[in-house]
Amino acid sequence: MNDNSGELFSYSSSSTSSAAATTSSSYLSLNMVSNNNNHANYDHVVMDHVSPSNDTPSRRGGVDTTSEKINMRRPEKKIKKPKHAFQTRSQVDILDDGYRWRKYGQKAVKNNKFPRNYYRCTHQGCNVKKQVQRLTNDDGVVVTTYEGVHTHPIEKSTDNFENILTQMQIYSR
DNA sequence: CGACTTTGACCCGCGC
DNA sequence: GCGCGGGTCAAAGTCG
Repeated sequence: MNDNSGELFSYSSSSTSSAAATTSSSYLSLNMVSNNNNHANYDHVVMDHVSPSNDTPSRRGGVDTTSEKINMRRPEKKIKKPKHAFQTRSQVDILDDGYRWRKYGQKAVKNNKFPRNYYRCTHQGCNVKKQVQRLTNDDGVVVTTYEGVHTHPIEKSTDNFENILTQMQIYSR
């Protein structure tokens, strides 16, 4: 199974790999097509596999107000989940990738004027997380970081981002 | 009524 | 050892 420890997939910006090139191309096309209602002005997409240092400290920032102890913050081993950052040029922060996300937090980043939004997949058993952040330099660029892999079919019939994600998963195997 | 967003508080890791 | 920054949770509120 996902035995990809570290890099999930290598994305060559040199466009040497036909697979990578195809993927990015499809992504652009799909986005434009699927977002025909909202501005959808995606201009550029940059895929970047984020550092192997993804660790998931497993520290539940749980607000155990009343609990005096409860130090059982997931003694499990560091489950290194694959983290992928997508840089998309769009006017909207929320990209419709077909999955249903629930916002669970918002934090202001020091180096950015715009706050960072944290989303989590609402599907049961699917702990895929994603964080969206807008660049302070270019307010038209949105960086979406995905953490984890969806293990369930998509809800919406949109074949946009989901396609790419699926392909990525396939390539990573 | 259900699902989702908002917002403040809490916790942890790391740097100094 | 302390402080900062980042990440998460939970209660209340909002919307369809």
